[in-house]
Amino acid sequence: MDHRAETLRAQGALAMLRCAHRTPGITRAEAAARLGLSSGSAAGIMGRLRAARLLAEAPAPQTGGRGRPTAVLVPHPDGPLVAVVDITHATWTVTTAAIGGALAAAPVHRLLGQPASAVLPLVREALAALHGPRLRAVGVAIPGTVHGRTLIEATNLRWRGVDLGVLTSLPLAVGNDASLAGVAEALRGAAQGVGVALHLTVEVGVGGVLIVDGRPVLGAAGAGGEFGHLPFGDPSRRCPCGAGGCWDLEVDGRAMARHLGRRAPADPRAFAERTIAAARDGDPAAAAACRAVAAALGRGVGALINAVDPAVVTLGGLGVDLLDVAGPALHAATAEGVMAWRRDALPPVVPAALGSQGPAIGAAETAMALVLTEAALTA
Amino acid sequence: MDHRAETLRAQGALAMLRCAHRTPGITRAEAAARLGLSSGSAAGIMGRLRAARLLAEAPAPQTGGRGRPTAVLVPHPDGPLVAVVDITHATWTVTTAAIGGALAAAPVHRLLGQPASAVLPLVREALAALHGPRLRAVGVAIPGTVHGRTLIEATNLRWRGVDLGVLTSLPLAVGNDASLAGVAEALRGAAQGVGVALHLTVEVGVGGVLIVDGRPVLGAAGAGGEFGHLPFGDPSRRCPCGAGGCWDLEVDGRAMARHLGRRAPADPRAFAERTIAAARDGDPAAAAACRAVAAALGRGVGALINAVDPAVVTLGGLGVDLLDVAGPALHAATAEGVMAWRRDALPPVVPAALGSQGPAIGAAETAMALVLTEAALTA
DNA sequence: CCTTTAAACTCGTCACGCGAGCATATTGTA
DNA sequence: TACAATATGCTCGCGTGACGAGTTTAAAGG
Repeated sequence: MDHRAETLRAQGALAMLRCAHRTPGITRAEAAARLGLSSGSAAGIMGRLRAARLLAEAPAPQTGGRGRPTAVLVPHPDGPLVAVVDITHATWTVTTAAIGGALAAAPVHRLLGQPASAVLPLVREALAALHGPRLRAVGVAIPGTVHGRTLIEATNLRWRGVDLGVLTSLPLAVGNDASLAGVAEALRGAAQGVGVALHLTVEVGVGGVLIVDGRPVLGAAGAGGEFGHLPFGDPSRRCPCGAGGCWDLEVDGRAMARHLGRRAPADPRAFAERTIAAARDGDPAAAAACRAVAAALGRGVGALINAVDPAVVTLGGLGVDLLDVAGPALHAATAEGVMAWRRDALPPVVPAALGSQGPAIGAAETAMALVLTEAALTA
Repeated sequence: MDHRAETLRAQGALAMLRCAHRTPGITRAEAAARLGLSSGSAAGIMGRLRAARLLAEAPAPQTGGRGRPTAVLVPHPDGPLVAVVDITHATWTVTTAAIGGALAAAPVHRLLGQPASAVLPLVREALAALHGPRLRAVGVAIPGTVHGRTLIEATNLRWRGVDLGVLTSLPLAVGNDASLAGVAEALRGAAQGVGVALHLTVEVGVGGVLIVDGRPVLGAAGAGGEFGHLPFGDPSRRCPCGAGGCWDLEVDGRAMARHLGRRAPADPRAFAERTIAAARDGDPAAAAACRAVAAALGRGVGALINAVDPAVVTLGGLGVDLLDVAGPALHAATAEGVMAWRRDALPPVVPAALGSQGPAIGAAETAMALVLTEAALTA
């Protein structure tokens, strides 16, 4: 509710900055046209952004056409950076991203069942090594339920109730990996430019996020997107989350094992990969298990289409493989799960484009959103 | 993506206008303080808004304190209006709302099983009678699935595939009654000032909406919020929507009749009212049916809390009565349906505050949102 | 009747975007 | 090689809207 002149005055520069971030490699002339700015205004804004060490310009690749060449907008060499912490079930990585979203290369560290108390000090140290005037915010992606800055529970990591606020004193955004992958798909992946997109990542269980106009809908404390704990499954089956009938239990390696008459696997993710590989190699039982799981996934996708009316659905993680080996079963179940009137105009259900980079890219975007505000310009 | 001076220049006035709309009866001094405006700026803005015939000022009730009295912001007598069409299963009403959200009184017309082809010309006529320079937009609330401006299906009305765009040539917003009631609760009712609120209305089936920062999350074409068609129920039970296992079938008069061993009622809404009345009068079978339905409602509420993480849940329609006659069963089922870590900090589940006015108020707000843009100021 | 208080009004200043006109860099053609 | 065509950047005067300081106004209190 702040409408003072200070805030309003920065709007033009902020819009240019966000445009350069969202569309890396855009030229100044193109950006000005998109924002409806005159060339004079664009000159003024770029002058201020360069003076503020936020953006710079580089010679554009020749277009071959006539006319004075324009310049591409690039992040300023002294411009703001965000740090990205990407924690998976087996690894952790700390890297940085600049305006434009490009992630710097960084070493991948093994994690292997270590407790949070062993890993977080190392992460904190890696973040401290990046500290400096350019670093403005930190984004963390983690495979578990997140509430504010707290990791409620990460089953794969066997971490519980971990406060991630201790990692840094900078502005911090913590997010569930599946949700952040959805943010990434909407901004840089398969759902770019779509007004309302639903993303689902299947790993062990299923999570995701609804994206509206590029912003994630994650609820009061960022704990939304736990679609795997909607009771789309058998109500008599208890879920480790404490509820019953969770969709989670129907769509991953645990479900595949049940369909194959096997014991619950210790590593459901690895079991699912093996089953999918077997299905690809022609094993009929594995293929049937994949179809059954794909159908359970598709059924839930249909239900969520009813509830949130997305223009596109992106599937990540095992969802990519399930689309590949059991696409027809998945799509058929989706069609059966939606209200009848939708069946002749279903939103496309497509594989995610960013693969395992999704969570890190989403964390970078979320952290950068904290930076690209008028406060960042004044500072 | 438009950041031209024209657009930016109106921002201060627009903020003041929206503030006056959102908070009827607010004083100029209070509004200026909220927006962070100096008294000089407020004077300038109010001068322009008065000249544009958008807002006026009226003497404020005396505060008893010292100092020069301020004025309350009121809608200009020649200011913009929106028309509201409220269609229920049994009635239709056409009225108007001004800035501030107050609905004018209007006659209620019976509907009684008439087809859309009989009713819509009357509605169109009633809207035409309101036409004039003050009328800027129309909002329609209707009990059925809405996709863009088309009513896909309204089971109660027995209307299908009706294009409501024919009602007017003005800007038009069509919405599902349950979703619009949620909009109303968030802006004027039990969820005011809450960042993320979930509203559910139970009538025949259950619908609703998620509200984030005062804006409804309704998907790509406004067809979201059909939470009743999430498969939280018995998968073997077919739903008229074409899918199976819909939650709709577990939470209304149809479900109560099943629990009582009765045939499916012709009017599930009336049957539910009778059953609830009987439960209030001490009928143990009716009370048990109410508890069973309340539990099915509560279970789904818990599931949706997992998925969208609302700060508050408002229940409208029969939900108000179920909270009254079977609140403990409902709350217990909610607690059982959420992930265990949530159980000691569940969001409040409260009755809606606006009753049967909800859809109309929501339609007025949605239509007014079309008007309170910079385009409306320049015109 | 004067003081205190809170808010409205007045006016000079400043920042930003606009638009017009000019300058510049590239391609295409004579 | 020179010049036209084209697209873009740069400069400058103008208008708008918010700010802030100072002044005025309308109430309550003594």
